[in-house]
Parts: sequence; C-alpha cells; structure tokens
Amino acid sequence: MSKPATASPIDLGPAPCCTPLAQERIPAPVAGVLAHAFKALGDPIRLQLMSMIASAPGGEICVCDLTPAFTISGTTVSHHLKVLREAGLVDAERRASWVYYRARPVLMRQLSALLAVDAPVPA
Amino acid sequence: MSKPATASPIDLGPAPCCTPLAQERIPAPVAGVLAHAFKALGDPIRLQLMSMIASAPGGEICVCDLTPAFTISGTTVSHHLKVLREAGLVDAERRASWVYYRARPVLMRQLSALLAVDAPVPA
DNA sequence: CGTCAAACTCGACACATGTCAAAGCCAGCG
DNA sequence: CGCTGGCTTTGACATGTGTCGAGTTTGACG
Repeated sequence: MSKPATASPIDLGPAPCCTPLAQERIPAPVAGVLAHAFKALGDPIRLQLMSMIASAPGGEICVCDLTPAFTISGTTVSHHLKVLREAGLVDAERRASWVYYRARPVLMRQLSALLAVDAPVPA
Repeated sequence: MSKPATASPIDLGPAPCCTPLAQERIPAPVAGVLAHAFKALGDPIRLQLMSMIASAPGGEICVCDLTPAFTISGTTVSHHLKVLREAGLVDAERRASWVYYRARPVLMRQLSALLAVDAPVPA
C-alpha cells in the first residue's frame, strides 16, 4: 500500500537487521522487508496461530490441530498460514497425510531485537 | 497527551502481555490488542517513522522534520502518525506551531518480549 | 484584525485483504 | 484402480487501507 510491495516470497538474505529501532534509523529497503513480517503478525488470528506454533511441544504442530481452535473455515486458516510462511515466520513440512508447521526463530529474534529499548530513559 | 483533540488511543489496559509467544499461547482478546500494534508497524513508511522517532536525539522529533524525509504528501504522513498514535506506539505534543512526537517504550518493550525466543536451539 | 505556516480532518478513489464455497492435489486405504 | 480425508488453490465478494486534494484548525507575527 505504501509501496508496490514485492509479491514474491521474502528473501531475508544476510540478516537485514539487528540494530534496535531506537538506536539507528532503518534504511528504506530494510523497512520494506521487516514491515512484511510485522504485517503478517498484524492479524489476531495469525498472531494466535504464531503463538500456537511457536509454543507447540516438540516445536511443531499439525494443521489439523490448529484449525479446530478457531471458528473460521479451514480455507481461511490455510490462507493465514500461507501469509506467515511467505513472511518467513514459519516453515511447513508435509509428512504422510499431514502438514506440520514450525516457527523460524531467526526472524523472530530479529524482530524482537528491533523493538528492544534500552534502560528506561531518566526524565 | 496535552490538548490535541486526541483521537481515541486504544486501551492497553493493565499490561496485556509479557510472556513470550513461544512459551505460552496468547489468549484471543490479548491477541486482538497486540495485533493492532503489529499492524501499525506493518507498513514500510510507518516503520521508518517509528525508527526516526525512537532514535531521535532528545527522544523527540518534529513532524516538520519527518515529512521531508519521504516522497509522500504531508497529508499521508499525518495519517500514518495517527495510526501509530492510536496503536499506542507514539505520543504527540504540540509546542508553539510545531508538533513533536516521541516513542512509548512500554508497549515497544512488550512487543519485543513477546517475540523473544530463548536459548538458540542447541542441536 | 489579517495573514501566513504547520499540522490535522474530510471526502474520494484505487488497491489490498479477510473470508468463504467450490474445485484441485496428495497420500493412504480398500 | 477408485475412494476418502487432509490441506491448498482458485474465484468471488465485502470490507479495510494507503494515498491524495481541498478545506479546517491552531498558533505566531505584523
């Protein structure tokens, strides 16, 4: 919306970020990539999906365990998972008849570091 | 905030989060509030604005210093700042003819903590 | 008071997004 | 081989979002 936005899957390449937002101004190209990830987290259902995936015992969870946790259709859950996948936040693997999702800690850590704020500023 | 009519900032209530995504599943209502904040960061321009504000010397920056940094109209910058304001990520204060923005570290820290991932996978 | 500049609000538009139903794919099973 | 069940893709629709131009508010300065 602000940009044409690359439609192709995101290439994180060599760690695009790591310096906290509050320390150094983000270059425009990097902002574009990271905004994609934040946008993916900017939906209540996707945030819950992300939480369920990241906190799953064994580090992975089957779609068949995710879907019944919501009132929306399986089609829509699949759509949201695709968004998370294309944002580089999760990874999918098919085993037998089921598809398992797991979180990608690298990007999560980068986003976390980006929002980090050092010592509470003394008034 | 001082006087600026203050649209309605979202009600963060008493610290809605703090437990990392990967440790505990997020309750639906909390996800709704936090997704709002992430959505606000989910735009390249807003992410850059956030960065410029948070990294500004003195902790604050004038809109007149933000606007010329982009190619979009001042109207649109104003719109994006409103989104950040309503998400609880920044605070605005009018002094003389200018409006100054500063980051709200509390929410930033919460979001950062939410995305935190413990020990790098040993295996 | 009149004027000017900074920033916000309003109205309108094009495009993106969330949602579902229906159809397609894949793997296992009879 | 032909089913059946799990998941994704496709197509379609209503709503949301980014963008701008024009108008409005606020404060400063003659």
